[in-house]
Amino acid sequence: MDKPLMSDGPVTLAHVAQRAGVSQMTASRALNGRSGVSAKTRHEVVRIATQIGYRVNVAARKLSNGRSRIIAVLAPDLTNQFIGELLIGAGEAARKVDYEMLVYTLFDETRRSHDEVLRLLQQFADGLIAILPRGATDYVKALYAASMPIVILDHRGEVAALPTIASNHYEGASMAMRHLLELGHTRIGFLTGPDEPGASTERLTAYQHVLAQHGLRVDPHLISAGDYTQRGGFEAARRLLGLKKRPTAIFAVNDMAAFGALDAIKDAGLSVPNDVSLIGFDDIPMAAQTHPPLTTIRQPLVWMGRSAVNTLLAQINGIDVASPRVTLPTELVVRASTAALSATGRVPVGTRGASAGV
Amino acid sequence: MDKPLMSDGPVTLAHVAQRAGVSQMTASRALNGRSGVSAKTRHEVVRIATQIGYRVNVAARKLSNGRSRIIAVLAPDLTNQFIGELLIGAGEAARKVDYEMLVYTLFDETRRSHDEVLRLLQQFADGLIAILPRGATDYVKALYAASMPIVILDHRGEVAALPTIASNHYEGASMAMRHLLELGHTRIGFLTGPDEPGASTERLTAYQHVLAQHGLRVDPHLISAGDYTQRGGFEAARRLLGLKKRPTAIFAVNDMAAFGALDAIKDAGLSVPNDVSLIGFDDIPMAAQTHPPLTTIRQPLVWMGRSAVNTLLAQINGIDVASPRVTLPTELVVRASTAALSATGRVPVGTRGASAGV
DNA sequence: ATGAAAGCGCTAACAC
DNA sequence: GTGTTAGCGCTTTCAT
Repeated sequence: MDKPLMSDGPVTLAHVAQRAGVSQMTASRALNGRSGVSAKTRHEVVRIATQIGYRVNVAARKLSNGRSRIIAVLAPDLTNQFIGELLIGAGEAARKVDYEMLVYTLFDETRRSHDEVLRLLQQFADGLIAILPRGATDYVKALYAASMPIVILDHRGEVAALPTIASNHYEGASMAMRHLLELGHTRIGFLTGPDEPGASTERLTAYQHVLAQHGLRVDPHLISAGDYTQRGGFEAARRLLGLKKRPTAIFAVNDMAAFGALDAIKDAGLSVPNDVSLIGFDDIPMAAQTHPPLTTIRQPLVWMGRSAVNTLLAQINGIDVASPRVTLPTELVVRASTAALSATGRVPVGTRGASAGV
Repeated sequence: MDKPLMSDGPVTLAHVAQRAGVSQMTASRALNGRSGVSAKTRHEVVRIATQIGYRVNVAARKLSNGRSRIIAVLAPDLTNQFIGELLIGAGEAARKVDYEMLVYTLFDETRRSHDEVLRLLQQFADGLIAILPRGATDYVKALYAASMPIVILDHRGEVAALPTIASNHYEGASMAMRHLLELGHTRIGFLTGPDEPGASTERLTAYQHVLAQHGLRVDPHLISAGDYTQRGGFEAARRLLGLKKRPTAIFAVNDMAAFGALDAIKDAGLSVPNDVSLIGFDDIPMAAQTHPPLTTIRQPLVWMGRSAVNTLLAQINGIDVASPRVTLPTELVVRASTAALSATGRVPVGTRGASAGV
């Protein structure tokens, strides 16, 4: 029985120590790369551990010294690609440095107090990455009270002293607008998200500012209320298309809304980008899969997740993070849903503005 | 200091016992609803525990008696709604019976051996629900070897003796075909998924069988290869639409592929359902958000997740599960992407088949 | 009905 | 450089 694999219970440190003819402590030190072990002993211990398939017991380690090398992620929803991408970045970063990542999901129906959840997570994880649901100001309070390293990922405004990772919504939205403007569009519709402080309103603000900066009037009729969903984007876009003077371009607050808008535009018998240019925000994987593929503003989701892990790890290891607020850059991804106004054929170059309308 | 909340370390059982003036064991018994405690004592212990905010330490409990009341879910991917819905069902079911659910995600890049992952999960969880990536036969082997309660959710064929939860793909696909047939369609295209044993091929088989059962020829040209993705569905549908005699209805192997087909149909200047009827499979949330909303076959994803938890819990509690293989029923969800052939206007009633073709 | 002792697997602290 | 002891928070077993 050289490999007591699944034979008689899991392989423990005691087994390793015994085989190596050393004490548990020496074995522990050797395996954890601590000093105070001769190179020869260390090598032997490691060899044996590998041979018999030893793996530390995280529960025991957590109980003993408070460290499990596990980080927990609190996620509000697992049915959207946005969060999925964030998780990919976090997970890969964690595993790269020999940590594990576990995801805890929030559900509406099963009531757990915030405090309860955080305590559970603290019992097995060394730190927490929190992706908060919209408008969860109460959760933020619980986060403050928790005595555990925490990083907030993709925050929604209200967060104060906790380290946060986010991307630059204002800048991203500005880029989107400049892109459209450069293509010659001046009647640009905006599909909003929820009307509360956060990414959605930051993007709307940029929309208004850039328009103003270019000496263009911000027409309230061109701002159509949506809610981050495809259905919401569809309805909001449809309203815009029903306008006497419909926009020649639409900027959707996020990709999902843009997908809805795409449906609405095609449904109206119009073509993207020939009749209407469309730009989204986020660059979730699906954005590259529509037809035409969506021009959008990329949030570096994977990078954000990675960054959250690194910030968290710094905290866990007691390294004082210089700036607890990381803002990552966005990027314009030009695909096929936007085109120059002149290409629409509806408004010949040089006549711009003269013959607009349905 | 009545509530030693975050003051000096977490509240332990010892604190509760001390306050109640009983031994730890009595406190433990009282809190766990075990016998051997007088009603009065029990009540008092519970009162105090609640008051000072006691919560068992899962790491300690796991170490002590092997039970954490946590179930782990192994998920191959967190960027798709299908899995998200499965997880909702599982999570809610678990929390309803006072278990917690934690999700462990697989990533391509960070190599962990299957064995390694399972051992980690076993160290903190009481059981595992495995949602396997496609073609992961090697994972199944590791699952067999693992000494922990396991349930496979949404299996892909090859699974043998392990308990599994799945829905009836063959029946669902048959329903889809019958629906189309009842609407008068006879030229029905099929958008396939990956060509390997599993849901995709089961659905294809049903497509072929039902056609044959109705005395219709299975035209290989109407079977177009896709891959479960939107892009794949788009390309596959486009090929179908380019046929001399294009189908009047398309059955997509899953909803994502149907979304791609929707794009392709609209792109060809055709209308759904007026020119082409379209039906998907799965009924992920997005299916209700497209325009037109997608007719599809619902897999009871939430129910499947719930069922997996219940089956797992039975195993954990040593109850011998009668049938370790649960197959849940699918359901036809008629929305707006399918319509009677006569309504297409291309083939007048009574003349069916006479003037088909582009 | 209640309690004391021992131990789950590990590591911090202190020996030697 | 290595070993011993104690203890993390809990529950088992075996008293009483």
